[in-house]
Amino acid sequence: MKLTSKGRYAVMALVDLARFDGVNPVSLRDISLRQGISLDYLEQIFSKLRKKEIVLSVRGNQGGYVLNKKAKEIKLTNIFDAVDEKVKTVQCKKESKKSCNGRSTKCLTHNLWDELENHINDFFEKKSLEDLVKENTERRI
Amino acid sequence: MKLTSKGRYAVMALVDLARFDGVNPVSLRDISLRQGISLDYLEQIFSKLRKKEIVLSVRGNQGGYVLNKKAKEIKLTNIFDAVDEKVKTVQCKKESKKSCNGRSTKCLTHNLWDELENHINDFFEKKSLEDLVKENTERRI
DNA sequence: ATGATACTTGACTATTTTAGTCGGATTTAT
DNA sequence: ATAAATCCGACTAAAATAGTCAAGTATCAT
Repeated sequence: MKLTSKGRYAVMALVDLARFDGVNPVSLRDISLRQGISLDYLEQIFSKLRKKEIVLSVRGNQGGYVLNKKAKEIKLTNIFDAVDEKVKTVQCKKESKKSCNGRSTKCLTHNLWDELENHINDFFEKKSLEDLVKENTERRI
Repeated sequence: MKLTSKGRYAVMALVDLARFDGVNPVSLRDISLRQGISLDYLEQIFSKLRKKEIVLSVRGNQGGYVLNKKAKEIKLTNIFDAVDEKVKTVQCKKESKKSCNGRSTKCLTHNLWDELENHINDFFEKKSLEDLVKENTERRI
């Protein structure tokens, strides 16, 4: 049960972006240097974040990215969803309910996995980018 | 963020075993048939469960496996630990605390990942095999 | 005894996922 | 013009996953 780098990087990069978000857009090059994430990889990630309208891009020289919503309104859930970092405990989501409804012998544990997914998703839905930035700046005092 | 089959199978197999645990040991062949898990793969999994003293083996004809503790005392945590299904949100656990203590720029999000790990592990520590068996038999009424 | 059943062990392998890299195109401030 | 950026798609090496396979050992039922 592990978090992939893509999901982790997406959050790291957005926290970084949120902290430097201001008059000028923030370039991926800067984020790359500060966070130690490959620039090429960041481009892939931000392409997805842009498509899900989490960030806005500014092209050309002196360009970069800007948050497209208030940090308070961007939840971990939205970020992970944007980069396809999903919580998967089981494959049989799409199967017919007959064959896997928690009653058949095969799915003795189906409810458990659902519970687990909900448990994790709760966490992701509660945390916003703002929370993360605040936690961090507070600790810095 | 996904659960691997190994972890899921381990839990499924143990719930199955717990339900049929009685006078006679339960063979992997039976579990394999009931749960639709490859016998060869189950053997690998039970080898680990045995080493962690979660199950006892009975060799030979009419042999099989038996729980080595009360179902109440076997937590999800123990099971996942036995089959190396760990909750990993980040790699830098072993790094020097200087370079990654939640203060450096790189690890703005370190605390978040720790929180997430704890959140998930809490879930695993609370659930016992007994809980799972009970939930299931109750639903069957 | 002996055959069938079942655990034990270790090596092997195909597939999938991950974590990038690479090349080139487009846009824009200076 | 040119340098700094985003954009886009294809490619790939390495790791993890989810098994399979082969050869053994132990034990029970008969």
